[in-house]
Amino acid sequence: MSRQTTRSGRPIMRLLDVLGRRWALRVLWELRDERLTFRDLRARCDDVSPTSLNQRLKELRELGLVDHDDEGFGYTRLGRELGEQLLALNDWSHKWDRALARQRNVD
Amino acid sequence: MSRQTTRSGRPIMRLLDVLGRRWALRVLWELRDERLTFRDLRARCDDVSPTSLNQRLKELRELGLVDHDDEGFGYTRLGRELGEQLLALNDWSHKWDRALARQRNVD
DNA sequence: CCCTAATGCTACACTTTTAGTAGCATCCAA
DNA sequence: TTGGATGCTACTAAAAGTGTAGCATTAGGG
Repeated sequence: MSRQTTRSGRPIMRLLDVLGRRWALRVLWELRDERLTFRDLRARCDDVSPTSLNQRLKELRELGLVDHDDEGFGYTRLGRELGEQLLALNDWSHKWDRALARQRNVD
Repeated sequence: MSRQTTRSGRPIMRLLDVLGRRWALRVLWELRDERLTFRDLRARCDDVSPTSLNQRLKELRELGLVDHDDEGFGYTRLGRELGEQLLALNDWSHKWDRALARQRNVD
């Protein structure tokens, strides 16, 4: 059990814990449009090591966010809702990026 | 430079990269209500090691999400916007938790 | 001044996690 | 029955994170 693994039952903690592992957010992000095979998903994630990818997928499946069928890996119904929050994050990230650039110009 | 560090300039990638590091999301979460000293923040994060906390804070400051003044660490204006997305995530996490529990009862 | 307490943070030895590469086992169509 | 694609494991090395101690600075009282 990892150091960070929360003892608290609070859902947000469980969520932050798992999403805070390497490649977890990225994996969810890459699944936003379509289901992907293990190998395709790996390619989209800058060729993350299969060890890590497999580990993350296992965790995300245990959390009921991702599942696997003959089309490959993809969102569950719940996972899709989370994916939509990531889309919102994407929108915001552009604003953030511009603000950051502006800020650097001032310095 | 970490393995995951994205070469792409896409803001969402930079964001997912940093937020996907250990304790990053949790730190942002714990700052949602008030500014906290290094030590208080550490205590709220299950006594994360100061090494890690300092590293995360450094990264979050470089991204313009967190800053530090005589009241301690807290959100920047941009950071607050991100914090609000985490609040939305918190709301969702309860629904997710219930759905997961229901699902386990069926199994 | 000196003492105390709180602050942010570093040092360092240790453990856990992740990376990188190779390749296995299974399935399915040709 | 073989060729290609699949999910995934094994293994070693590297990187990140942990845990504990404690340093340097600052602010306030006595």
